[in-house]
Formats: sequence, C-alpha cells, structure tokens
Amino acid sequence: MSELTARTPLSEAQEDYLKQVLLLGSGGAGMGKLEDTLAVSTQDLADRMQVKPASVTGMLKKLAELGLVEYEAYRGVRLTEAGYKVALEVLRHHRLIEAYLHQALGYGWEEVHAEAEKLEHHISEAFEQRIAEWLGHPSHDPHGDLIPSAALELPQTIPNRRLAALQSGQYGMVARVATQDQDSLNLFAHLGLKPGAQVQLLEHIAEGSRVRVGKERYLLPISLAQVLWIHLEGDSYVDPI
Amino acid sequence: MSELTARTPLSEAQEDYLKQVLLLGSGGAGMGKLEDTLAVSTQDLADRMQVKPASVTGMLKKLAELGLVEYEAYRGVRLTEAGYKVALEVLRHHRLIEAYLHQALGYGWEEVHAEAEKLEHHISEAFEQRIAEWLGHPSHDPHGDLIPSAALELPQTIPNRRLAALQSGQYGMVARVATQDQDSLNLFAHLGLKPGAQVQLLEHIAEGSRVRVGKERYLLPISLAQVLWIHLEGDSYVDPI
DNA sequence: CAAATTTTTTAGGCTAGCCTAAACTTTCTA
DNA sequence: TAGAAAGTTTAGGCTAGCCTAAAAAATTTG
Repeated sequence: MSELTARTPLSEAQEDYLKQVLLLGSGGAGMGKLEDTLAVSTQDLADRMQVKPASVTGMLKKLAELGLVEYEAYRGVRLTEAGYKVALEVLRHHRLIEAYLHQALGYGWEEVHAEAEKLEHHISEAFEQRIAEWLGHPSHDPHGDLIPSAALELPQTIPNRRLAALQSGQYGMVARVATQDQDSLNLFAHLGLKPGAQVQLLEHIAEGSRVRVGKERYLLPISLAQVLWIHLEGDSYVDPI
Repeated sequence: MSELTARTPLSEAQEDYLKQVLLLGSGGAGMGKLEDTLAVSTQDLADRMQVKPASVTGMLKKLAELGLVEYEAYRGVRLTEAGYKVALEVLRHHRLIEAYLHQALGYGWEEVHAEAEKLEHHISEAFEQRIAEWLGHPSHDPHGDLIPSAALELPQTIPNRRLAALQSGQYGMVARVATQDQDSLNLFAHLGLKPGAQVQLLEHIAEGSRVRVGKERYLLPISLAQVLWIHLEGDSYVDPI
C-alpha cells in the first residue's frame, strides 16, 4: 500500500536502523517471516544505535515517509515489506562477509563482526555474489546465524534453546553465539564455545551456569548463558566434581 | 614543524582530498618522493573531486589546520610529511584491494577500480595485512600502478613513455593503464591492452595513434594514447597496411 | 601596463544526523 | 485511580560538506 518503491539509495544510518528494527523485532530466537515480528520501541532502538531517543524519532519519521517502516507514535515501529527486504539485504551482506573473512582470510570467528559491520554498507552486488560463490552459498555465518538467501529469504530455523534454559545434565551442540559484544566473543572463543562445540549443562547456580566443555568445567555468567543457543542432543550422567 | 600528529580519524572526504593532492602533484608519471611533487591548484582539485572550487578552499583550510597540507592562498597546496603518509596509506589500500579483487575473486582488471574506490576507506589494518599476505606482497596493481609498501614507501619507478610519445615502429610492453574512466578501461580491456601486453606504434596521425596488438591494428584517440604507458623494448619493421 | 580573463575567496544557505532540554503522553503501580 | 515513572515528541543547536552568487586578487594579453 504505502511502499514508495522509488529507490533513492539509503544512507548508512538508515540501513542500520532498518537492520536493528529487524533484529529487535525478531526476538532472540531465529527470525521468522515478517508477519511474526514484533513492534520495536524507540527506546530499544536508541540503545542499540547508541543514540538518544529523540534522534530515533526523527529517523523513524523519515523511514516511514520512505515507506520502509510503519510507525505509530507511542506504539513502536515495524518494517514494511520493502523495509524488510532492505534489512535482509544488509544482514546478508554482513553475514556473508563474516563467513568470508573467517574462511578465506583466516580471521578468528570472534573477530569478524567488527570488520563486517564496517564493510556491509560498502560492497556491491557483484562482490556479494562472488564471495557467496566462493563460499558455496553458505547457510550460516561463523556465529551460527542464518544467512538470508540471494532471493532474500530465510529458511526455517530449527528450534534451539538458550543454555540458560537447559536442565542439569542436558547436553548438546552450540548452535549460535548470539552476542556482538567483543569481550563476550573473546571469552567464548577462549573457552572453545563456538558453533559446533559440544557442551553440557551441569547446574544453574545464583552466579550463573556451570558447564562442561570437553574435560573443562566453567562458570558462565547469566548474561552469557542467555546468548548461547544450544542444539539439544540428549541427557547424560556427569561425574560429580 | 606544523604537524599536529594528533590522530583524530580523518573523514572519507579528507582522505580523498589528500589522495588527489598526491596524485595530481606527482604528474602523470610514477610518483617520486614527496620533495618532487608539485603544488596543486584549487581548480584541479575541484575537477577531480567533482566539486566546486569554493568547496575545495574550505577543505584545504581544514586540512592545513590539521597539519596535513601546506596551503597558501592563490599558490596551491602540497602535502606535509604527515599528509603524505595518509595519502600513501589510502593509495596502498586502494591498490591492494584492486589486486585482491582481480586475483582472488576473479574480477576483470578493468572492473576493480570502482569497487576499490568504495572499499579503500573502510578496511582495517588487519584486513590490509591479510590480503597483502595472500597476494604475496605485490608491487603493482592490475593497472600497473605501484603499490606503496607496508612501510609506506614507494620503490623507484622505471622510466616508461606514453604511447603518444613513441615513434613509428617502436614497440614495447604495456606497463600502466593510467586512467580511471570506466569507458576507457572497458575499451582497453576489449582491445587486450592490459599491463603486460605487447604493443607497437605504427604511426601518429591527426585522429590519434595507430597501433598493432598481436595481429590487430587499432586507432587509439589521442586522449587514450596519453594514458597508456609503455615499457620500451626496441624497434622493428612493420608491413604496410 | 591597463584591461580582460581567470582563479580564488567570502558570505550565506542547505541537508543529514546527531545533541540537549523541556514538554508532553502513556503506562505502571500502590 | 492518582501520582510516579517511563517513554516520546518538540524545539532549538551543532558539525560536516556541499552549494551559489558575488567580491576580490592574480594572471594573461593587446
């Protein structure tokens, strides 16, 4: 209805806002269809964009005029079909770049986010295509996040669980490390907790979650246990201590 | 004397201005030491930057305050030591990216300029290092331009000659294709006139320069003959017609 | 060497995106 | 359900980088 499909190229800031509306609206979990997304509050956007709420309001009005979001005062914002496509495009760039840096240039999986964040707005479709081909059209980036397809669609996501929601004894495979905080990423990398790693929940205590990774046992603060998504495989007995 | 070595990160526009001061100040030829560069006029910069002279004046004043250029009203501008380093860094990024796109991702040598132009300001030192390593620390980009070393030094350049300055019968190897105009690049690529190609000058006529490339004969407009730099190898007889 | 031409500068404006402070809703809670 | 807290908007400002028009300086030329 309201899409002005007229394509004046978007600014970096505009693309970032759209991306964050998508990420915030999809909840922590996978990322369903557009219909499943939630409205996002100005405040949440302000936090993510490291910007004051007043600045967000201004940008949302602009994006609404462009037909990229539906914005209703005090009731949050959500993407239109057009805005959704833009957001997915940016996300595809980001995640393809991460995968490429990791696999082609030997970056550590915990290092790729920052570099991709800068590059995602500046690569051409040709570049996107070439690295996608080089990578063999991967479905996931090095953090375990889904990469939107070239047609800008997201495959259905397998339901995983946060480590914080596991029960004592359950184990599984790290499916996603859903944080962008560099310190957290470094810590996860140091502990070997990257996508694909086996991990077992020992117990939840007040300070966090005790886990076993290989022969090591660690205590993960709650905030970290919240961003580690586990693909469950079963239960098992664990030797005490 | 006047360098404020304080490193507030430069804007994209500032980096571009510095790069153009370097390129314009070095004349068409190689690119000597800083001492050998000429002062560059506001007008020339305006042409290159696709901007009005008044805008250039403003930027030059800012760069002068930052200690990156020496600027004297009506007498042009030249880089300071600090500005020279910045310009070389940008140039290194640009040319390494060109080489990488060509060699690692299969871009045509005539396609790489535009993509590199966008990326050069957005890559980290880590990225620079990794692609330089992947490439084996190349000395030239796909257009035959010198790549500044990691220490930001330029090796001495071998004296070549413009095609337009060759005499009938002389032949040699294309050393550099010194244009950024996409149409010209496409034409050169179409004719096989890329760095490394053998070419012979048949004769200069009013409309341009007649050349032989392999078994083909072409007429190059003067403007194109001016940007094709040839490494001379000798003379030889050519069949008429 | 003075007049014409070119180049450069000044002055005033514009847009994008951010800011703060203050004024407003709306929502939560006792 | 009233008052407090949270969230949102308005209004006015700032910087970067560009613009135009007109003034001023330098250079070229007859």
